Amino acid sequence: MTLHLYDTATRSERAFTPLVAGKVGIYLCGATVQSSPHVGHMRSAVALDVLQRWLERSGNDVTLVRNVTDIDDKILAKAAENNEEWWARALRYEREFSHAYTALGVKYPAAEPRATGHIQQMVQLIQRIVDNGHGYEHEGSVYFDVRSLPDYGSLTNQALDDLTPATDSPAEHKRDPRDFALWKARKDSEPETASWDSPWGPGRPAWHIECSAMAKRYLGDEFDIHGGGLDLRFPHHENELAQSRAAGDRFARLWMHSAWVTQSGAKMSKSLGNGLLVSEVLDQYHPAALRLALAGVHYRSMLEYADSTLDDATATWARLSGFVLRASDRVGAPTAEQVWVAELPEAFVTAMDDDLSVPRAFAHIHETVRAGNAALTSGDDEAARSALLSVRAMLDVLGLDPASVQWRDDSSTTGALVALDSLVRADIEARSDARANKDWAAADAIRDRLAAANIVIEDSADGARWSLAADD
RNA sequence: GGUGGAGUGGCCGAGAGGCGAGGCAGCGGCCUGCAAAGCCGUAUACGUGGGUUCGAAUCCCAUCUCCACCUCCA
Repeated sequence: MTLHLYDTATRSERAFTPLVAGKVGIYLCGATVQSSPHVGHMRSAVALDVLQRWLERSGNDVTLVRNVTDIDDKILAKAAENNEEWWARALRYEREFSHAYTALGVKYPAAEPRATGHIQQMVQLIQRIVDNGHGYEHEGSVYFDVRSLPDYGSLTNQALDDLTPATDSPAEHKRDPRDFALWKARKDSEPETASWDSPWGPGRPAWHIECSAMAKRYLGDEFDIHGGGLDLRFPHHENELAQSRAAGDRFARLWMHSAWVTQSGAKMSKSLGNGLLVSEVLDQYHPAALRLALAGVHYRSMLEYADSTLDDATATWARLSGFVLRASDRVGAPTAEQVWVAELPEAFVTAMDDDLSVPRAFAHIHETVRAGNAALTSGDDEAARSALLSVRAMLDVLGLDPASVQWRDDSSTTGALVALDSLVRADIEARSDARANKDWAAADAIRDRLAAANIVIEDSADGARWSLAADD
């Protein structure tokens, strides 16, 4: 079976074939950098990151472009509210998003274009739309003429007349109330730094146009996949598609949308103010646990975020990384190269090829971990080695290989940990002697004392090992 | 009103006509001096009412509830 992906435009799963064999161009709508990233924001990034890793693992060269929208109504409004420069605010939150992506092991995109760096491309695109008869100017602003494009609404199956007309903006100068802005004439209330020259006078780009312009610049007139959160389907993606088609571009061949993170069934949202900040979550939990929680649910299913969600993910992470650690100690750690070329179990491949069915893929990972643990117990090193390689290869596809550079615990090589290790080892030896003498009281006293210092002792046939207790 | 989704065991979550995915929690056991970790076993689950079928969580009809988008949102 080859990779099949669900396409929002056709509302069905389709076999995925890149425009150019072996090369995949992906555009992902990134952040509008107006405030701090919350858990929900990370979901589409992690979902597309898994897609990228799976495509690469399947032999493709992936070019993923994830934009930063650093100029829009909200950024200007919030900056004004807080008496700060809009561009300073935008950069501050752009950095927070970058940190969050990095913390979760999301690969760097090939390009991360900012809207403000592409005003020229947007102006050119708007000009083409106007020239083609799909846009019109009114007092320095330019609007998109939705009636002029027969298949407007095709992405989300909307009939123009059924849409509730927007009530938030004056419609008298629009040909149709659903017409949307391409270019906004400068307002005196807005800072001069948020204004650029254009054929229609000074102003700034409206929302939607930046993605059309930047996708074209980096990925061409036609590209493979466009992704984003579910809420972007309409109007954002519908309008992007309309703009690009109106300008004569073919645009995206397949549309992927990731679902919400919800709390008590309701969408996590900036405007609702119920967003769990990434920084808050990472204060309490290992970033791999957060990634695991986000990636572990199918990307098109709602992910209900409850108190137990991260606790569960933490336990799962401990189980996975614990196995990798124990197995590596016993049979040696495969190299990154060996992990990369290892053959993946068929059940795993089938699941991933079926619209990235990560939950099914995970079921197979757990089964392999169980087999690996059993092999460690029974002393079957060959089976343990095979399970270790397989588990790491599968987890690597999900960006969750515990022994990868991203997640490997290198702290044991720091001075403090080396010092601690020698102290704990002395205790472990003392306890071992006590146990040999059946002096259980002394042995337990040592273990209890270490436990009080958050150090966990685990006995095994190979001797005792210690670790710091997991954060929770 | 239009459009797109969802209702699965204590919880999280797959599946989509016939061997009860997987995880967490629980219970029983193995291992252990005791633990921890690990392993084995363990559940009259599929919103409701009808229907089709030898057989339905999966198909059909009806119905209830919830969510999202149509205003900014990943």
